[in-house]
Amino acid sequence: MTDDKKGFPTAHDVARLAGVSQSAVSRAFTAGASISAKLRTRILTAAGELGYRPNLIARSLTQRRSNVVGLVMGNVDNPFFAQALDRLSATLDMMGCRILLLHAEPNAQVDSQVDELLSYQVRALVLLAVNLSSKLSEECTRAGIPVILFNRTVAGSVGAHSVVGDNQSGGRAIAAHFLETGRRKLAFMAGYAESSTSNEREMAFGAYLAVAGAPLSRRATGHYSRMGAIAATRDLLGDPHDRPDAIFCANDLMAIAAIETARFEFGLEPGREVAIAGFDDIAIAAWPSFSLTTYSQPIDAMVDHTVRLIEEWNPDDDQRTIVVPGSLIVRSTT
Amino acid sequence: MTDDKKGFPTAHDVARLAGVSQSAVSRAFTAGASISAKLRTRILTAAGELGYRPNLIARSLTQRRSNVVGLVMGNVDNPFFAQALDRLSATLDMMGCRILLLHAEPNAQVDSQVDELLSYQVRALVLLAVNLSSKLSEECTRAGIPVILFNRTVAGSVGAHSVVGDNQSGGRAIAAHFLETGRRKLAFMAGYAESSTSNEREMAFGAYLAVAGAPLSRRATGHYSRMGAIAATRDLLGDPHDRPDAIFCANDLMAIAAIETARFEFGLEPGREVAIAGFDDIAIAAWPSFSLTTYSQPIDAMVDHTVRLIEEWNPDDDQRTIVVPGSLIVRSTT
DNA sequence: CTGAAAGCGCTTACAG
DNA sequence: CTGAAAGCGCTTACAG
Repeated sequence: MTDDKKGFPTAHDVARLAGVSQSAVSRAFTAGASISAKLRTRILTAAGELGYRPNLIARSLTQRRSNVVGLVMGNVDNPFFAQALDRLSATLDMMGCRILLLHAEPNAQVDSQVDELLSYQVRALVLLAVNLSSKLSEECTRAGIPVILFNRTVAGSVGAHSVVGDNQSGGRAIAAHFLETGRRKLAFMAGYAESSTSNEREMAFGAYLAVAGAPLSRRATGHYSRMGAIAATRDLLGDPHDRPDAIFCANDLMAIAAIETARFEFGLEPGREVAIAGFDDIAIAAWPSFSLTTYSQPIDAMVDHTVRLIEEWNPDDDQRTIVVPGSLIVRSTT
Repeated sequence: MTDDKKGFPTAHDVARLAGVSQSAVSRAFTAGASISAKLRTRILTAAGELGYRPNLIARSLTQRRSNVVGLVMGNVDNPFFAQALDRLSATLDMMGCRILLLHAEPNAQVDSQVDELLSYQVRALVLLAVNLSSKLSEECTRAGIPVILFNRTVAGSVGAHSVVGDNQSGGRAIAAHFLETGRRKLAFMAGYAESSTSNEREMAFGAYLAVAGAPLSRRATGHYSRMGAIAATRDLLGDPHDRPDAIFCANDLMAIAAIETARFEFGLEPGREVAIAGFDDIAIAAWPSFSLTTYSQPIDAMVDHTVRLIEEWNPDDDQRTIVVPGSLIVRSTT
């Protein structure tokens, strides 16, 4: 009879069929609720007959909390973030959380997306490669909602935690490696000007080189995109009389574009005629066509920290930045 | 005063501050609701002061519909699906919908995930590269919730629509192209045995070859993964005396693994000593390192159809399978 | 252990 | 145009 009504049956329908109160139905579907085994079975049977399913929207309204985590991601095109999303959704899944995914432009400031996510009463916010105003970030903290910036830090952002790779050590390690392998004219290919990750990598790289007496000689900006990286590589390699002998790219995707541009446009073999290094250690970096030297950002560890930060979040905690150590992975391009 | 209470202010708080009824507050936040401009401004001001934001959970409970689309995806590792997700979220965003993302194993049957999504009262379901029992699929239809299988069809699934690439034409086009370029010993690398896409591509490929008098001579299964494809390529190319001169791989990711295996393990140059073709036309296929011949699946068009299917969904519609035409893209590997 | 009742924060007829 | 009231489908004290 409820069958031909639009939508799903409610706890009331089940209660009527099982001859119990609606509260009992609710308890039957609540782990650890005080209800006799006999009643529960009877209710579950009735529920099965009707195809009843508790309405989670109603539940989170009454409980005033949800197990939905809001996630804003700039682009899934970079396999690093695609894999981060994959691991994040799998890990959150295991702790009973779901992801409400909002779209943003790469590197955008996502106040409006976060605003909407807050309207959905999400339990926490994870931001991948995008920015948030500190006004909104503070508002989240005040409202008791943890905000985690993944792979980004924001100076002066109040309350938002960050989980990042070790940009400092990475930048230094690449610099030291270039120097040890005899490179002297060194270049850096940046992501965005406003990207904390790109900036930190460049600072550490440049500082190490300066101290070693072989200061950074060139730089170009690849905008963290393949097209941008190709253009930047042309810029860097264009003049045969003034070429860097090593390029550190702010991420692997750009480094791979640089490898191909050097190889196919300039006839320069990476590793011999020009050294190229990246950052992230995405799966593609290990493919034999590229065999890219890089500094790793261990996604699983970063995801674990992100999830733990959500689980153990405390409104009075100070803003924290968790730096997940990576390691230099030397392959054939250096 | 409401400031130090945990959580966000409610419409009641705003009403009190603005000296109006709670209904008025609701109207002030509803497009096209009958409310005077003056009142609306007053309410919006009060709301701004308190940092009020309508609770979308409550709204969708009363309206009994939400603008959330449930999405289940097997793995984001394949750039084809990563990009589909990216386009899907951008496009749904423009029609005011958000994505609730659930994780699944690749090619899994996702009844439990769909079950949960239904509990969230999602407006529609999109399934990427996973399967659903027809029991649940029927249940969705009965409840008025559209189900769209992206890049997959299910025989006998009642009510679920499908949006797929043109596996038939693709399989035939690759076969014709192999034959035209003089290849005679042809092999197929399958995805999964249960994958409708892999099966359809193989059937069309094999049928064309059979008619042309050069029947399929070998096959291997790469499980739609890189590792699987490498193993399958070894299997196919292992015996120097009995090698296929062309391999059609059920997707680009496997084809790229095949290229690298042929090139770096067997010293066989794709395009000359062995022809390799893929399916999808992911961005990587066009990279100069691979320059892969493939049959395209136009993601944007597939996404548009998916979204339109949701928008124009009618409970009485028959199950539809929308085949989005692609085209043969000849590059250097054939 | 069980039920009646209040309440979560909204929307939406219904009066005025 | 505005407000009082019912209701969306649950959970959770409160009695018994």
